[in-house]
Amino acid sequence: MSTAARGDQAGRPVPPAELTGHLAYLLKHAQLALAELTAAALEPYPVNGRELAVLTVLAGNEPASQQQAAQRLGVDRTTMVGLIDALEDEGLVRRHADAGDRRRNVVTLTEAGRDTLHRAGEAAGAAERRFLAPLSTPDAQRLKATLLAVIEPQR
Amino acid sequence: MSTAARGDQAGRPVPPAELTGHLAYLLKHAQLALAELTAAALEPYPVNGRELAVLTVLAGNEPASQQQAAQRLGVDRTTMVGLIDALEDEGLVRRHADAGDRRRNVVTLTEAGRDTLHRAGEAAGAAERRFLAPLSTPDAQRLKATLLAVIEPQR
DNA sequence: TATTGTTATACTCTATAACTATA
DNA sequence: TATAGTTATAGAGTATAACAATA
Repeated sequence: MSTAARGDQAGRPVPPAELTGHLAYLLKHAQLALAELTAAALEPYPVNGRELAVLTVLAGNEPASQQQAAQRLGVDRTTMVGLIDALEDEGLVRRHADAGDRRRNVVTLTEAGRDTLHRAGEAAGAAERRFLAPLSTPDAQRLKATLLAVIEPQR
Repeated sequence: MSTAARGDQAGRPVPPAELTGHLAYLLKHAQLALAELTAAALEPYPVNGRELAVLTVLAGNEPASQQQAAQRLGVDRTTMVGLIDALEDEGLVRRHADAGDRRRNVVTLTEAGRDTLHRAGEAAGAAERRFLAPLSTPDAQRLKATLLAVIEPQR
């Protein structure tokens, strides 16, 4: 492993001066850096970041159909099939045919699902706090508020 | 095309209340929304956002080898091959064997490359300004500074 | 006819391994 | 031995089309 050994991997690059003014670059690499921290933090748990988000949305909207969860998360319903499959295989959620509309699968969290949501959610939160550590608390809060403001009206 | 016709596509979802506090969600969807606007803005030009970023980095660091450009952008060198291929096919860049070290390809912009950089860069900038329109100018500047602050020290 | 979940398929982005030519 | 570029390949993530069951 010589001097330039890391050159083969992407890693997190030092932002090049030509791109530090480009929001697209900043957003992409902020997202990648946080995703990396989060992935490491979630390693002990049976979910990745996307699956944790599914658990979060399901817990906040029970009982919800697969399609409702998919819409909330902004993923395709065909993608949701695989996500629910994985969560069900881990015993974190269960599918039930909706009594009123038997085309629908209502998805509910199991006890293990709720437990994982809390513990993995805490781990992901800790990763986020580490990521935001260079900022003051008000700056960190402003960042979130600003991102939300820019996301909301775009549609 | 009925009421729920758009339900099949992801689109930009209304942020679910359970996730608006999660930075990972906010960053991801901000990035996706901006990427969508940028892609539409670049449609008339022979480059996408990634290729425009390559042109930008190359223009700021001529003469640069493929590997140097790859490191600056944070992409793998195997990925850079395809990016340069596409730019070369469009006549926007040229590869030259480095006189001093013939393993290296020095990549330079053509006239067309410089022209595309300026015009497509302006289009992408306009997309960014539209994306940031909900924010005051100081808020927009603060957003960029904050993202940079959080990206830089992570390595 | 339309909708939910599903499967099969394909496309993009990215990374790893192995090859070549040069050093 | 090591490095720059390349190729082949594989893995995520995502989307489209088509099908079965149900409405």
